[in-house]
Parts: sequence; structure tokens; C-alpha cells
Amino acid sequence: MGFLTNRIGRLLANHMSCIMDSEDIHFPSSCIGVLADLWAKDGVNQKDLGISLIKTKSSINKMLAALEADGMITKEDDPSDKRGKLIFLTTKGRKTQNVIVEASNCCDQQLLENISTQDLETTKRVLGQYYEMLLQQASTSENYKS
Amino acid sequence: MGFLTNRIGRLLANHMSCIMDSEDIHFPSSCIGVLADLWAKDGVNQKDLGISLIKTKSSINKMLAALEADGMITKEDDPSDKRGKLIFLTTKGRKTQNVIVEASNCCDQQLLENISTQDLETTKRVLGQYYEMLLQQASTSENYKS
DNA sequence: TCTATATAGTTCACTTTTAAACTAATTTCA
DNA sequence: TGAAATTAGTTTAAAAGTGAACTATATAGA
Repeated sequence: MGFLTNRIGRLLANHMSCIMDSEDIHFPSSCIGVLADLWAKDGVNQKDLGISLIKTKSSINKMLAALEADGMITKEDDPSDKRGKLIFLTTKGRKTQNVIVEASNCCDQQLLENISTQDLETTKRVLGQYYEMLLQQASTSENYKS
Repeated sequence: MGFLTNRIGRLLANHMSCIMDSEDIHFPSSCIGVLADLWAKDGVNQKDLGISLIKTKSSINKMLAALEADGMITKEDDPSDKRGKLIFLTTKGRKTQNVIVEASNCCDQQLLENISTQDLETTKRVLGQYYEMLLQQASTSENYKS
């Protein structure tokens, strides 16, 4: 089970990198997770990105640096907490959503054709439950990386 | 979907690393995939490990170096192809299977309790199909990393 | 209030993973 | 056959990800 998710993850990452090369996008594919979070909700702080994406704060920092260098996001001081920064999408960052989402949909297309909606729903639900369970285990065993 | 599998993968890897620390095992958790392949079939060459695990040959090379340094595997020349090497488990490598498998089962235990066997079957089947589909896409688009 | 502790983010050093160039053996096919 | 192309594995340099120490701000408790 763990092996499957890992391999799928790597295949998807390879696939996306390849698409991004051809679309002339210049940040690593791992950063897409950050953008996806921002597309869902703009103006988040780095800590919450890390929690959501299961990445350490130094990793988030580097990914944001890459995204900022490519003009996808800006960092702004949080007015309500001077330690914090809020991450905002630039116009370019918002526009990139279409390209990425379309590419990943195209990638899922074949899957949707061959597997019943119900089975897909089941899969998403089971993975979601598994994820929640792992999150809980991680936090209770005091080994959570933030 | 891709995001879920990635996060699950990272959580599982974190979890396994933590268990391995406590069991005094000294290779990175990513190497477990290599061992799992060998537990299933001993005496494989590095190329096939790479294909199976979706890793480049240099990655496989480094993982094998770590496993060899920890006395888990040995490399032997392939008598039928002098370019190739065959990877074999040592006694220690075989013994480690119990520890790792038990740890990962224990990790799945809660999941098995909360989700019906049928839903789990469906999930595994869907993930398997997704995996096969991605593999095929990767190989047809000529971007397969070996 | 004011010290002690906790938190958000940055930086630096180190590990893990990869790409690219290289070596050596094997296939292919003219 | 034997030169050209392919393949398995190694090596090196670089990228990506992380842990630990550090800075600056915020919060809690005496």
C-alpha cells in the first residue's frame, strides 16, 4: 500500500515535471502543492503551508523562494503578527492555475474513463481516512515535523 | 488525488524512519522499497530495481551502497552478463524483514479496523490501475527515466 | 510589568535524490 | 567479422529536502 502511493507519487511528479518543461515553467514540480493550497485560499502563512503539505519549515522556505523567483507569489508581513508572513499569489501565479490544472486533469482523464465513479469515490474516501489516521498517529507520537 | 498520495507517502516515510530509529536500523527509509523487492525475489539486477521502484540508476546505486554498508545486501557479478550485477540479501537482510513488516502492519492495523475489507480491495485495485496507466503514459511519452 | 517560554521564519550544514558524463560489456547489422 | 549503437553500472556535480542553531516577535506567569 505504502509502496503503491509512493510510486504513484513519483510517476505523477515525473509526468508533471515533463509537462512543466514543455510549458516553460521554471520551478520544481513539488512546488505545485504550495500553489494548490494558495489557489484554494490566498494569504496563508508559512507554518500552515508546512502543516498542510507535510513539509518542514525550511523546505517551505526554499519552495517559496523558488516560486518567488519565478514571480508566482509574494511574501508580505502579517500585520497582525510581526513574526509571520502571508503568502499571496501574483497575477502570474493565478494564471498558472489553468495550465497546471488542465495538465493534471488530462493526466487523470484516462483513469476516469476506465474506473467507475463509485470506485473512485471509495478510493478517495479510503485514502482520506488513511491520511487522517496517519496524521493523528504522527501528532500523538510527538514526532510531528513542523 | 496526487496530493493525497504524496502526503500519505511522506507521512508513512516519517513514520517508518521513526520506527527504524527506535529499532536501531541505519539505512534511510526509502531503501525499504529495495529490500521489499528483494524479499519477493532475490538476485535481481539494478536496472530492474530502478524500473520497479521508479528511481534512476544513480539513486538505486546510492541506496544499494547504504544497504551494503549496513550489511543488508551483497552485489555479485552477473555471470551471464558481465556488465550487470545481481543483488542478494545477506542473512541479516533476510532477518530484517520481520522487523519491518511487523512495523508496517502495526501501522496499517488501525486502518484495517476502520475500513471494510471490500473498500480496501477497491482502493488497492483502483490504485493499481492508476499506477499501470501512469506507467504506460510514461513509457509511451518517451520520458521514462532509467 | 518583566522575565521565561513559545512561536514564525531564516540561514547554514548535511543528507538524499538526480542529471550528465564516463567506463566497460553487449548487440546490431552492413 | 567488426564498427556503431545500446545497455548496465559508476562517478561527479548539482538540486531538493531537512535538522539544528539563530533572530525577532508574541504570550504566559510570577
